[in-house]
Amino acid sequence: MESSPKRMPTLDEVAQRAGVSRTAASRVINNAPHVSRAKREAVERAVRELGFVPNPTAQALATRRVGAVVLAVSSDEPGLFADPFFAEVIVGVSAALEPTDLELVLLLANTPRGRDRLERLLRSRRADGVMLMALRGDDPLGRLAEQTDLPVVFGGLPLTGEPRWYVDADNRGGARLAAEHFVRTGRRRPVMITGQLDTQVSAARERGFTEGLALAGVPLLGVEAGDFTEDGGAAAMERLLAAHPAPDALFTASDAMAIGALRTLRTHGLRVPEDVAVIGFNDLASARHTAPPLTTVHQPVRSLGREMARMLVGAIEGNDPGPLILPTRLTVRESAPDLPTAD
Amino acid sequence: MESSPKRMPTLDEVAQRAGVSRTAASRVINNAPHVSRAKREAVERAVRELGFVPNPTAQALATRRVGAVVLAVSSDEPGLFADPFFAEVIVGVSAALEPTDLELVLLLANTPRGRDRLERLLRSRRADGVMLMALRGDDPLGRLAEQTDLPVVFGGLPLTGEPRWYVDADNRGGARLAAEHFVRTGRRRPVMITGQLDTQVSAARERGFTEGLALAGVPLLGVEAGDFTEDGGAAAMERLLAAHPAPDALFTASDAMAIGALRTLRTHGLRVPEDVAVIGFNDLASARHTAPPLTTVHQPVRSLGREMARMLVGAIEGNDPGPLILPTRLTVRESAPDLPTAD
DNA sequence: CGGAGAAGTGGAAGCGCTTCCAGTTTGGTG
DNA sequence: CACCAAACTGGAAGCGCTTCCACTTCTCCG
Repeated sequence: MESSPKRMPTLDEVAQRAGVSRTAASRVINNAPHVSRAKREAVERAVRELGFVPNPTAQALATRRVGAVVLAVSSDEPGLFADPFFAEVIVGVSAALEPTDLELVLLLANTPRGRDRLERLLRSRRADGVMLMALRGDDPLGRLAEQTDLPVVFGGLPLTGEPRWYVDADNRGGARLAAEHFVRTGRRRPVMITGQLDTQVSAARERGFTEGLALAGVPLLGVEAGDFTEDGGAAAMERLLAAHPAPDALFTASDAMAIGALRTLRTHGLRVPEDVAVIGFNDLASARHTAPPLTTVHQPVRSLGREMARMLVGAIEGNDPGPLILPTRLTVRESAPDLPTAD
Repeated sequence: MESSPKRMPTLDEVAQRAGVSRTAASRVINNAPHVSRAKREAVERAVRELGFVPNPTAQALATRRVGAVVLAVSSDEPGLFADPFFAEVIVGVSAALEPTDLELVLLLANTPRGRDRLERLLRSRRADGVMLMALRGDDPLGRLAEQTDLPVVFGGLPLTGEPRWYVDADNRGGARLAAEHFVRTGRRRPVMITGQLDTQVSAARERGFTEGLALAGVPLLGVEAGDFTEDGGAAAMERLLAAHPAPDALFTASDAMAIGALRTLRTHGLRVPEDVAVIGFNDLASARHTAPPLTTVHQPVRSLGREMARMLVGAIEGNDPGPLILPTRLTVRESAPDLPTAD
């Protein structure tokens, strides 16, 4: 048993009622030229009376424009999406799409089946364009995306290759800010927790941090890889402390890992920021509520979404907007205060 | 200038190549019966060789099934969506949709234009069903949703009327748990901060809390309305303290407001939980990191999404799944510990 | 071996809209 | 008043797929 889709009025019915050809009716609803004022009004009246709304599917078939773009989040971690990060991205994307008549379809491609769907989607013309986020290093999706002739905008760079269209936060620059902050506030024994190594984000943040330190002649005491999660951060911190008992600064590639690391530091009796200053990355809402509140590199997540969507719309319309790097900045809170604290 | 959509192979081409009728080819790709083994294989080969993928738009037009459902978030507050809450809902929805071949289109209807789109969407058969979240009390969308013949599942109850299909968390029961916890731990001077008054969620939480107290004969000292935000919570707490200087327990209709209230309590020199115990609602990620960590009513947000999607799929398939209320539970942390703290 | 029912087959008519094209009007101009 | 461009107008051919329907071909059994 099926729900019975009540038949909606069609354009033909509108045309008939208005006493014009279907062609004319079509012109009116698309407000195209070449329709006399009289007919236009007749059609408009008929539309109103019948409550006609054009069938988007039929329009799509005829125009070969679907009227939708997809935001695909490809990730192995089931939880990654739950990150408020994505909610922000979506808000940005959605805002940028608002003035257009493009629908947003969301695809969480974190299971094999999901990736499959993404693949089909890419080659089936079910959307006019695609935004792709959070690719892992070896993600075959990147290549797949290149094959399709659909415009594809990347959110964040893939590990290898530089796509034609992408927008990214200035991860490297942001990490550098963190390094500079440490140096400026007198820290000389910094360690770092990275994300998964096959991640461009992580790589860029590590690189920026290292660069920043190198510029000041401060050596990086140790690095451990986390996995962008709290627990991963806590574990990495354990390993770090085992190898380097007395760091005075910690930079993590994500706030979640910083939060985990704070936990570990506490259990080891190390005070933040007195003994070790901590800087995270992302500026999650949570970062404001940790104890102590987390100094962190802020990235304009909503803008990221907005710019991705804008870029995609541009690409769909046939322009070739170049790639875009969004600035990051340091949000200073108590975990790594501005002036050197007493040691 | 338009991006040139490279022509994909059509079913006709597949049929031709396989030397069968288009009808047969169609049967094969939908694996319908009435096709001989030989032809089936021939078609499958042709599909493979041509890299054929059926055009979903054409299928939709022919079958009158779009293959997509929409999740509409209707809200006045631009920021509301950014709440990790929705990310979780989406994860749930997405998971439930995975085994089906329904796409998820997301609609943030927080601007007039957005609502307009939602309305058009509802009456234009651009989707096979709709999930509607976070209706404000007087939201005309509810009525609109009733008018359409599309199946509509509500996430959370609208303020008035009971829709045919909805899933909601047990807000009333959860709030009652909070009341009982206060009573059990010896609190006798509770106050509450609600959300916007025209919100069903807020109403249910207030009602549950009041009931819970009433059952134990404990009077509710005062109530103030917040707006589900941190700042709103802080302000409401100020007003509360102005009227009732010495509450010993605070229940808020959301974690965000609890966080704001904690701030106000601190500036007033009140200790949590010694002077006043605090319970929030939602169990956001942030709740674990407040100082002190927040006791809060946990609701199964992901399940909520999952069940909404399931219900919608059921409805689309013509079943009539009844409404569903998901259980909530109390997550006890330090802001309102289990045993009475020394006073 | 005849006949009934199941399985296989493809032609053709849509699904609802856009748009090319050929023809008809209209409005200026000199 | 003749003449040309510009503005209308609507018939008809798609867009790519599903599905009804009228047949034809097997199978199986009595």
